[in-house]
Amino acid sequence: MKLTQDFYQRKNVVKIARELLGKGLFTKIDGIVTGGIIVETEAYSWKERGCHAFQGKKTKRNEIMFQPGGHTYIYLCYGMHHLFNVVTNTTDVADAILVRALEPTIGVEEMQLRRGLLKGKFHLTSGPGKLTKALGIDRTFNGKLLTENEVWIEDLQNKLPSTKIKATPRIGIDYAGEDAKLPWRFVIKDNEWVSQ
DNA sequence: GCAATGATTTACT
DNA sequence: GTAAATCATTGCC
Repeated sequence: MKLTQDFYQRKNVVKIARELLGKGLFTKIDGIVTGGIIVETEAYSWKERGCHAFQGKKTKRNEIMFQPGGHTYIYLCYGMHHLFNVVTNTTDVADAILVRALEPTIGVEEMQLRRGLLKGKFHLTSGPGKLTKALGIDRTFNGKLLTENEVWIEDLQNKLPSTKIKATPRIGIDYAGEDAKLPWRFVIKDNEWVSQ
């Protein structure tokens, strides 16, 4: 069952980030479906320094975050990695969720092909740059709707007890000062596919 | 441990 | 208009 825009358009981005754990993220490219279970997310809000749209600053790059929830926000980082975000909240409220890691379930062989030769078993989608490459996501997916058939998120009816969810500070945003300490990163406890 | 790599933004002329 | 600095990382040394 695919999640509708109502799910993304609620106001509490941190709550949505937590609820995305255990849901399924999939892409369909050239008729091939690839994807898996979300095991790691991070929440970003325009109210704090970790976000590209801090204090509502709108640029050509982040303007998609000002769209209503349910859109994707993809951008290139470090010159070589695409990062996949889900836009949440309503128009002109720039909140988003970064999906950092998946547990592969569908199209594993195709994903291995896209990633090239791998040394370890758990390297396929255990990181934000890795999962976009495995799913074939690039900049052309920026601004797509998650209610359509190229990229979407499904409720897999997995029951995930709150004891399995762990909140930690976010990764790689030391420049955000005090805001870097916010416990807005969510992972599934004891899951092997969570990033380092 | 650290180089690779490029779109984007900011700070200048 | 042009140039330099920045970056929500990865993989190979």
